Amino acid sequence: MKDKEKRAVTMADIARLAKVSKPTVSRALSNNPLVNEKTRNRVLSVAAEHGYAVNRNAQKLRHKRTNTIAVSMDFRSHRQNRISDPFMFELLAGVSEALGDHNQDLLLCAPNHNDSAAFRQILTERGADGFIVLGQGHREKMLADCAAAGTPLVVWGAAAPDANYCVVGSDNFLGGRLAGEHLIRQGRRRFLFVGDTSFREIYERRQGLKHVIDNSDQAIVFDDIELQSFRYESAFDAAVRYLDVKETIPDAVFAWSDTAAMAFISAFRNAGAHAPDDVSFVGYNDIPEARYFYPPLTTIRQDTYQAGRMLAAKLLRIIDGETPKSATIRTELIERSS
Amino acid sequence: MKDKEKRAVTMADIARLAKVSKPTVSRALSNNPLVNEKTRNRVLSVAAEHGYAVNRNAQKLRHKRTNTIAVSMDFRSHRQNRISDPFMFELLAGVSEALGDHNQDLLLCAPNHNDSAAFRQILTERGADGFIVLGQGHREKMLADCAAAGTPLVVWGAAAPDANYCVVGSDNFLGGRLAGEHLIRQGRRRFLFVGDTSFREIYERRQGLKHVIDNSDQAIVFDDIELQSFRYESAFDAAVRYLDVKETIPDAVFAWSDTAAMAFISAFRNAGAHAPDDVSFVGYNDIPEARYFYPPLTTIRQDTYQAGRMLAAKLLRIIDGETPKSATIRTELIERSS
DNA sequence: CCCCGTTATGAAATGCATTTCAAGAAATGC
DNA sequence: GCATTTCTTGAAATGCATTTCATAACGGGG
Repeated sequence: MKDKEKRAVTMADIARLAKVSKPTVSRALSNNPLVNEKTRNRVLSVAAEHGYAVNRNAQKLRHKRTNTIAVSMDFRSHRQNRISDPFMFELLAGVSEALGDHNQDLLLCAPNHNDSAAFRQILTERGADGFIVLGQGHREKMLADCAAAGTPLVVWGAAAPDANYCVVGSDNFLGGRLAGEHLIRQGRRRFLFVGDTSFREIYERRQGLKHVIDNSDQAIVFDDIELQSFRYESAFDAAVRYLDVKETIPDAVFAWSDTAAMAFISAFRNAGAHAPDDVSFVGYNDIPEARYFYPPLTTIRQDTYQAGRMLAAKLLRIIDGETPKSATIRTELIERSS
Repeated sequence: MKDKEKRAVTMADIARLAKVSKPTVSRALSNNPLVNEKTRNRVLSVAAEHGYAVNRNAQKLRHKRTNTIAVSMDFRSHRQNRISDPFMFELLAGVSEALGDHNQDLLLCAPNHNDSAAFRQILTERGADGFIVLGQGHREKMLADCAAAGTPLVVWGAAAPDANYCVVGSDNFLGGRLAGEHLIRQGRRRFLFVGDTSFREIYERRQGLKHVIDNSDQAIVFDDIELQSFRYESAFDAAVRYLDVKETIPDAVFAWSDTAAMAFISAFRNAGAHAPDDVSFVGYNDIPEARYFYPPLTTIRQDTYQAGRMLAAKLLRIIDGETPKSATIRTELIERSS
């Protein structure tokens, strides 16, 4: 049964069997109106009968277009530990759906390159038309170089004011504001922000929160925890260390992500500070788990369907030579009992 | 800046610039010992200088091998709703890492085909050497047809006794036993299994549990809930309906997945049945969230690193013409306070 | 100095589908 | 009925890297 496919059936075979030439077969398969109805049907039935499918590699080689999009997603944090945030999965699902709708294949890359030449090379090496970068992380400079060199790419994250590439993301500043306003409405006055603000998205979330606090007529205390990683464990450990040192416990925590919020809720509970009675928490992303967590987690929702569609649509426009603007997706507060 | 890449630099260019022929360039780049040391270095430096990278599509076309593996993952349940199980993400991460280690590209497919011919066609159409199917679902027959037709594939799941293809998964029966033994040790006597047993993995987990119950010297009550979907919502709704109807509430719940367990814990709590005091829950997968859930979730861990490595390694062997055996990965109980 | 085995290199063929260009066939206009 | 479009179709060129096979260059043995 291996031999059957030793020699795959090729377009020339179909041409011979249907008694036409290769170009005719090619045209028939691509619904080119040049070819006569009857001929097309004959070709198609012969092709179907022999289970013929065009060789995509040959096709890609001929076209300049590969109809493949490389999606770059870091499964690992800087410390070589695996990142596992359900939100990234949702985002990937959104991108996968959207690319499928556009008939694009999705090449999943876990890039370990920090220089733009190596990064760009992925496209030619792997044979893809463009990049969807899920999480720019600390690579803004590298991505800018890529964009300047003409690599089609779109990035999930937050746009730098002078970014030369297209960024799609939630309105992080708004997200921060929504969280802050909610927490103040809850009567909270001792705030804690949790996240690694060296990431632009996270910095903007903090600024949104800060904005609300600074413009409040209440006397509000504000503190920060700089996380060093995206993992649950490190958020949990940071919370434990924080609670160990501080004498006053915050009554409002806004975490950069739902995962970090969950770790914090857990650590706070261990220390005797219970949500939602003693402390209010707000997360970010509205991962599916947030609803079933105890207590149900208040969070900022980002619409991953919309995100996926926008990322895909914008990238395809870039590949076609346009230069679409960066954009933000719907960003809203989901209020739950926490 | 677009024009720069209008015409990509090709092997012929490098050949001309290095004053050698195409074959020599090809050999130099692939470290073929036939080419002289000095020549190789000259070629390599010219190539580097001009940022040349081989065109993978041409290469794939020439070789019969594409070094690309199609990974089939359903982001959607049968009801057209998106599935979001962190475990699938972990599994994908494991596969991604393993494939990367083997220098294989990962083509992510969300297949909507239920007939083997269409499924097989993905390989030729997309240009991949083989399939890693994450979740065989109800497609055992289709996969068997593919395997019989010579399509290289490995499947994540549970092997049918007469499966003609290679399956990697946890030891689901053992997982069920471990859960059952744990629950009996907790002194529980009214059992509930939650899951869609039309999936073989889930059926086996139930049988493992059943085995323990049937061989126990205790008087144990056993009940089932057949879920119809993999989504949180539907598990939650099923729990609510169940609690609505039944007069006696189980004191031990073994759910097919951590996500279902979380939804059940949440629904049970709403109904006044609290874990871990009134009811003990056991999930499956040990997703990262399980530790930070309240109460921390006891679960059956599957090692996704090992899973990814096994899936990748076995598939590559299949592509090379071998026929490796199905195998199970490490399966262990992670006991937490729930 | 000739023959032969190495070693290094290149010309041409190959893999497969698409595109250009030209030509034959059929249909239309006057 | 002849000229001119309009359809259809095919031959050959193209995209790019690899492989086979042949050749050239070099060193050593006799």
